[in-house]
Amino acid sequence: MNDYSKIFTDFLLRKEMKFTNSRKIILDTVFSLHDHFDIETLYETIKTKHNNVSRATIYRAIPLLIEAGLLKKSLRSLSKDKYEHIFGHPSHLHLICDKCGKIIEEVDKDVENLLNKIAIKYDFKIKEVNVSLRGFCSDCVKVGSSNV
Amino acid sequence: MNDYSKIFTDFLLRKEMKFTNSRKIILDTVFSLHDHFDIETLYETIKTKHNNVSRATIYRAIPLLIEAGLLKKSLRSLSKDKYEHIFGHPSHLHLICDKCGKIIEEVDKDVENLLNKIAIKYDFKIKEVNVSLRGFCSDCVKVGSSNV
DNA sequence: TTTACTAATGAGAATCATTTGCAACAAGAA
DNA sequence: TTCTTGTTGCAAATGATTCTCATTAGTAAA
Ligand SMILES: [Mn+2]
Ligand SMILES: [Mn+2]
Ligand SMILES: [Zn+2]
Ligand SMILES: [Zn+2]
Repeated sequence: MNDYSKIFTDFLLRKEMKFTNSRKIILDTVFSLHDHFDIETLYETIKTKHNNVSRATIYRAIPLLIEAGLLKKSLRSLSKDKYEHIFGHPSHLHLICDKCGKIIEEVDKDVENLLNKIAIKYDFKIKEVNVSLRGFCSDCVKVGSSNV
Repeated sequence: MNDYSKIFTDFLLRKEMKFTNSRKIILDTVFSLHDHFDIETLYETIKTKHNNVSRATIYRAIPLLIEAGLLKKSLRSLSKDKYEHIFGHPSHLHLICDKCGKIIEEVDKDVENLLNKIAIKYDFKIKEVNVSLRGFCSDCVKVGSSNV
């Protein structure tokens, strides 16, 4: 059993929940996608592999994966929530192009440290950090930012 | 005419759009609210103080106010976008308590500078920056973070 | 002023992502 | 095996946002 499965089974055990086949499929598919994905993409990906998992079950599994620390709702683009698995990946911020939808990732420990300091200042217990810059990527700036 | 109205009328003039009564009411109400608000709150506030402005008109005015640099979609809570007017206010980040809903604001120029440097590194033209820390505020940590 | 043109509006229907209710199902416990 | 209870798929419900379209109102020309 791989690392993320171990983490999830342990999590489910603690919650007295079952590691069902549907949850197995959802977990594995989440870790097979190496981009920021939305629920519909996840659903379609599962579907093409001939496994029948309903949207409802996916929507029900997502909060579990998040609570287990395996998945993060990391940004919003084109009015859809985008997720990414976070186990094995350093925390990072996003530069989101509003024109072409490109997403650039950047790891920056300095920003992270500053944010942690702010949290300490307020006795705030951080569960999740979100940093995103929206605008135009270099390609789209060249073309002209007159339209959206 | 006050500053924000001047900015908005100039903006509308440039876009060859009209400074209608509905837009006037929406603008004034946006600047009368000194909290982060959602569209429904804005709608209800307008409803109790003025004659009818439809939801559709509000939804249509919001992007204009944002484009004019007067308003910002600054965070998402309970699957609703929360807005705040930004004219006359320094840019700031948010600490959002997932338990009691409290929102703490913090101005941090160092974080801002670091993010600007990242944007320059990628030739990225920033239109909007969003930084938010979710978790438990000091009050809610004390009580115990076992639930939610 | 009046007229004429067009953007803007209000009301509600449509849309789209997400959630929920429920009957059928399946994993363990006994 | 039988029982208990969590889980699932389906479809209907929900809720925020967008769209359609008939009507209204702002503006410029006459
Ligand atoms: Mn990412
Ligand atoms: Mn704020
Ligand atoms: Zn781009
Ligand atoms: Zn709190």
